[in-house]
Amino acid sequence: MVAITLPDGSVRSFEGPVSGLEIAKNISTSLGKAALAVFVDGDMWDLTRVIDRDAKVSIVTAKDESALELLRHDAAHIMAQAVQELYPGTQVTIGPSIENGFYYDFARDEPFSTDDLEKIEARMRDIVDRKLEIVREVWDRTEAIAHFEGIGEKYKAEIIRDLPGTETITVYRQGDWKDLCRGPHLPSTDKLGKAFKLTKVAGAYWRGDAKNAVLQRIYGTAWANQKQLDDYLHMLEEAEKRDHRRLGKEMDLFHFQLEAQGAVFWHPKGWAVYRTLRTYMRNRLEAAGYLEVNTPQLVDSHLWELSGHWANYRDNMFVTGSEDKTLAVKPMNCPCHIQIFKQGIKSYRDLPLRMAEFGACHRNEASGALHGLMRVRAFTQDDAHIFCTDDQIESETKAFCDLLRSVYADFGFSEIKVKFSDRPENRAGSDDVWDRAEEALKRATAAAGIETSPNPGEGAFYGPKLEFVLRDAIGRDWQCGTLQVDYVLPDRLDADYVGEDGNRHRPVMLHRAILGSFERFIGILIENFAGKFPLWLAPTQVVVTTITSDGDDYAHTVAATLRKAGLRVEVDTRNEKINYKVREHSHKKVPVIAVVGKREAEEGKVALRRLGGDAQEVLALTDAVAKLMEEAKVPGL
RNA sequence: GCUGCCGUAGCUCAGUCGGUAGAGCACUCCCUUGGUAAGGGAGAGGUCGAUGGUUCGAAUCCAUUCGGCAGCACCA
Repeated sequence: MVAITLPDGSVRSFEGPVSGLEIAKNISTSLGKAALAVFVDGDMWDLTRVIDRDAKVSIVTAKDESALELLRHDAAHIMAQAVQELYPGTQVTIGPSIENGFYYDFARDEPFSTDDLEKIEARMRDIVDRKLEIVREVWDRTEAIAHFEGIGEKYKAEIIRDLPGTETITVYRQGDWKDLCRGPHLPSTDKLGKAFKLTKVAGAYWRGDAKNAVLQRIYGTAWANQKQLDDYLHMLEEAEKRDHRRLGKEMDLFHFQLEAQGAVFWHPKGWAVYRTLRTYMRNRLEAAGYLEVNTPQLVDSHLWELSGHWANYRDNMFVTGSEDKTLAVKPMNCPCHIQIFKQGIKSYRDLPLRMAEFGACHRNEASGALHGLMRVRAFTQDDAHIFCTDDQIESETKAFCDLLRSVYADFGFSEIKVKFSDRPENRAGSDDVWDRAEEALKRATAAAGIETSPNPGEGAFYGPKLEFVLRDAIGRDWQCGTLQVDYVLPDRLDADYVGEDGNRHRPVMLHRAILGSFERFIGILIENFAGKFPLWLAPTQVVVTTITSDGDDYAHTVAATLRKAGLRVEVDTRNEKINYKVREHSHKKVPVIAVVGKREAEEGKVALRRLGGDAQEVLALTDAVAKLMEEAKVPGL
């Protein structure tokens, strides 16, 4: 007897071992048809796999979120079969489901072309139409190795060899095509449907290690139905339209050129956004009790040796020299901040000491890593280091998290996730110190009421960190803020303060940033707003434009008045029709167009037109100034 | 850095089989003074990423190199 407990709590008994499919059919004929897989005590199983013990069971259908994962994994297998049918001699390696889709890595000397993708996709549809049954088989380990070696699948054989001896070796067969796989899978290839598309081909290292052979990875996306696929492809188009590199060019914000790879040439408009953001941050930090400092760009390698950067990151630092000294352009601000902390004698009364710097840093990123404003070699962090006692970690963490949330809210970011990154393989400091730091950070997050997800091994070399991830307007996640607990650098660089007891103590150092870097954050803002910045951030806030040249003088008066009120204003008195000028400034994403014609000039008014709308609001100039000034106020001022 | 793809006017792109380069937008000038998303005309603008090779002749074919893009690796 096997007792099966269903999600609603009801129990069904079966004479003997029973498959998920049989259970589904037993519940209803329609469920039997819709069933794709089955959860057995929390693990997803193939529908036909026999359950020979009492278990909690739920049937997976296309409606379930987990069905997508299954579907995508099947898509990967079907793609692999298609590839091997079309290109004999190609070896398969691994092919998992991923967010929004799947990929499979192949070993083949000749690269796949975009034309190949179309052929492969067509063959996949063919395999779907064949309605091949997908069968799970348990194989003997040595036989499996012999089989895959026999057919020239070296990578598969290697995977089996590296599996722990206790692991059950399962092979999935669809038609006469077989693949080593943990499963589970759909019952047959037609269950995949046709809502999939191969998207790109790229190189990828075997087992993700740059020392290994480069395989060819084919990416695809797969969904439960055509509508979902169309929506997803539409989202990709939307993201492309918002690409900050494209908008940066269109809006004349910045450019890059080869003489300064990975460094931004900020144009007047882009720099206006940058300066506004910096003013905003400066105000928020000052209000939160931070003291702003500024430290050198070029620092003797001696200091980097002491700090541990030389040992851990020398390859990514720009190094130069003068006379007999080796100097490095700073990749971080922390060692310099410790030097300021060490000037004079600090008392426990000085703590917590919150030292902020909009620190310009350089890191020699690999050329392939550079990506517009998002990944650059020269950038400026909204960096600060909080020197404090162990006891103060909790309250400082809480205060920081509150500040961070409030800052993000000012840009409209409300959905924030936090990752907890613990000790990495390459690190400074003893395990005892790391235990202490991780414990302290855990306690502080708990005290601040923050939920975190683990991010093992991703901490900084000197301490564990929280990573704050925000979600943008089209659902993409960006990691921006960070908070790191560091017992290592104060020790290595010999920082201390005099405690209540009159003895010297080491302070703890909290490294923290909210925006991360101004460059990257502006890139995120551009994409989030699709270039349509809120008024306070917009590079040009108002364009005053005329209908005929009669209004030119008045237009300049209006502009001067608005400028006096602190607004960023342009005047357009070109000999063009108003339609033309409205269209052009709308394309440039200027939030407010102030139109002045004969009527406005005579009455001392302006007609305001907002980006995205076609309504006009005719106001007395003084009212318009007051209104726009209020709307353009930098938050937190 | 690795793999693949791509480099033609300021921008977006066309250019067949190898025969010496084209469009739209932007720009300049002229006409037009027009009330809320493109008024008309004319003109200027290019060592076809760079170097080398094949050829009577190269934007086009080959090699090298630089850069861009996508993914991988990296991201203190």
